[in-house]
Amino acid sequence: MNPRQTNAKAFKDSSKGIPEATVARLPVYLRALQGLKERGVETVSSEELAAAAGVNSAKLRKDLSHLGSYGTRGVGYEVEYLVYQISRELGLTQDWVVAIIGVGNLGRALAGYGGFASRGFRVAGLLDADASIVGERIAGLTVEHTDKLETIIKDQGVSIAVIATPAAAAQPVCDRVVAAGVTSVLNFAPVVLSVPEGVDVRKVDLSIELQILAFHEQRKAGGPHEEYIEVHP
Amino acid sequence: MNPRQTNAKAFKDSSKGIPEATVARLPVYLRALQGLKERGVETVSSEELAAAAGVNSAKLRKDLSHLGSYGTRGVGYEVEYLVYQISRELGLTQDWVVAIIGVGNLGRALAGYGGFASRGFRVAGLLDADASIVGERIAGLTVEHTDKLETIIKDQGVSIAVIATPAAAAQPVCDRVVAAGVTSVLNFAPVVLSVPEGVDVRKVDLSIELQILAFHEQRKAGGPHEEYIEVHP
DNA sequence: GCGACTTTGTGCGTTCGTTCACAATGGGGT
DNA sequence: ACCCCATTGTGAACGAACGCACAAAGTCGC
Repeated sequence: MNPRQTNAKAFKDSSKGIPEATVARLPVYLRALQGLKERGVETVSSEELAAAAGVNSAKLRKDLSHLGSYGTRGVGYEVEYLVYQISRELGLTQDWVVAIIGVGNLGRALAGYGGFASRGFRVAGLLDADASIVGERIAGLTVEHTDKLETIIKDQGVSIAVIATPAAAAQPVCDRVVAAGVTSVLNFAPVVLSVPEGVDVRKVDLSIELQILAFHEQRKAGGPHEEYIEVHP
Repeated sequence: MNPRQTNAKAFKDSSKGIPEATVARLPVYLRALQGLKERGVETVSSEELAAAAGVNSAKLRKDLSHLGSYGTRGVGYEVEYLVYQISRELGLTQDWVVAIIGVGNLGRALAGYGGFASRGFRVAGLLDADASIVGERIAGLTVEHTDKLETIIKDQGVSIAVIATPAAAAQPVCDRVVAAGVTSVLNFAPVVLSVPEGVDVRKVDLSIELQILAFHEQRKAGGPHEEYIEVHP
C-alpha cells in the first residue's frame, strides 16, 4: 500500500524523505550560507556552518545528506553550490505570490519586511475590511477591500495567504482564501484555524512564545515546584 | 546515574518533569479554555478541549496529567479550575516585565498587541536607537533611547526582552540586555543569537515560516522529486 | 604517486514524543 | 446500595529525532 520510492539510483531519493525537523532548519542554514557568501567565503566545513546556524555539526551533516551528497570529504561544502541546492529544495527558485490580509500594525510590518522580496516571495495584495484604510499606499501597494479577496487571489495567482487580522476575522478569512484555492496559510491571529486536508497552516503567535519564556523564567526563579498539592475542592 | 524525582506523593512530581513539547502546548489549551469560560462553559471533556485546541485527545490528557490529576473521571475538567492551574504552571499568576527594543513597524505592532497586557505581561519600556523616534508616544509609552537600556532594565525589573531591531543590531543589543541581567529573550530579528548558558532565547522568524510553507507547497505541486541528479561539476 | 590528514556521510544506541487501548474511578439513576 | 456509563489517567508499543563515533573518501604536500 506504500509505493515508496524504488531507490532508482539515477534519481534523487528525496521523493518523500525529508524529515520535517530538517525542513524547518534548512532556512536557517540557507541564511547562514548567504551571510558567508556575502563575506566572500567559498567553502565551509560542517563544523563552521553548524556553529553559524547554532546546531550540532552531526545534525547539520545528516540534514544536508537528505538533499544529496553535496560535500567534499576533507574539504567541506562549496557555499554557492549549497545555497543553490537548498534554495531549490525549498522551492525558492520559483516565485511565490503572497497576499496579506489584515493591514493593522502587524500587516504593515509584514508588508514592509525586507525578507519577502529578497527571497522569492512577492506580495501581490494587501487587503483589509476597514474602509478607512482601503486605498492607502503601503510599501508600493494599494490596500484593497477584502471584498476583492477572491478576485485578487485568482487574478494574481496567490498561493500563500498571510492572515494578520483580529482573532474573530481569522477563521472566516481563512475559509474564503481556502475556497479560492490557496493551500498554504501563515496565521498570525491567536486562534486555531481549521482547514480541510491538503491545506498547510503555520502559526506565529507572540503571546504563546512569551508564555513559554515565562514558564522557563519561573523555573529559574524557583518556580512552583515544591509546593503542596492543593486538593481539588 | 539518574536521580529522577523520588516520587514523594505529597509533593507535585512536576519538579522537573514537564516535557518541552507539553509546555509549548499549554498556552494553546489555556486560550481554548478561556474561550470556553467566556462562553459560560463550566466543564469540558478531553475530547472537546482537544478539538478546540487542534490536538489528539490522548495527547491532551497526557499533557494535563503532567500538571497533576485535575480531571474528574466520567465528567471531564472544570474549566475555571484548569485555567488557574495552567496559568500557575506557566507562571502567569505573577507579572512579567517586558521591554521592547526596536520600535519600527514590528515594534509598534508588538507594543499595541492586546495579548500583552491581558495576561501577566507588562511592557515597561520601548527603546530605539533612532533619535527621530525617541520621545514619540506609542500605546501609552514614551520611546526611550537605547542608551538608557541598562537603566530601564534594572529600574523596572525587566525580565524579558523582546528584540525587534534590524538584524545587524540584534546581537549587540542581546549582549547588553543579558549583561544587564535579562535571562529570557524573544528575538524577531533574522539572526541566530548566541547567549551564555542559562539564558533562554526564542525566535520568531517570518521568512523561515514562509520558506517552510513554500517547501510543502512545492511538494504538492509536484516539486523537484523526480529530476535527474545534477552532478557536482 | 603515496601517505598523512581532514572532513563527510551514516550506522547505531538513546532519548523524546505520539498514539493506542484499557483498567481505574467517580457520578448519577434507579 | 448498587450498577452502569462516561471519561480520565497511564502502561506499553511505536516512531521520530538526536548525537556519538567511526569508516569511507577525498585533498594536499612532498
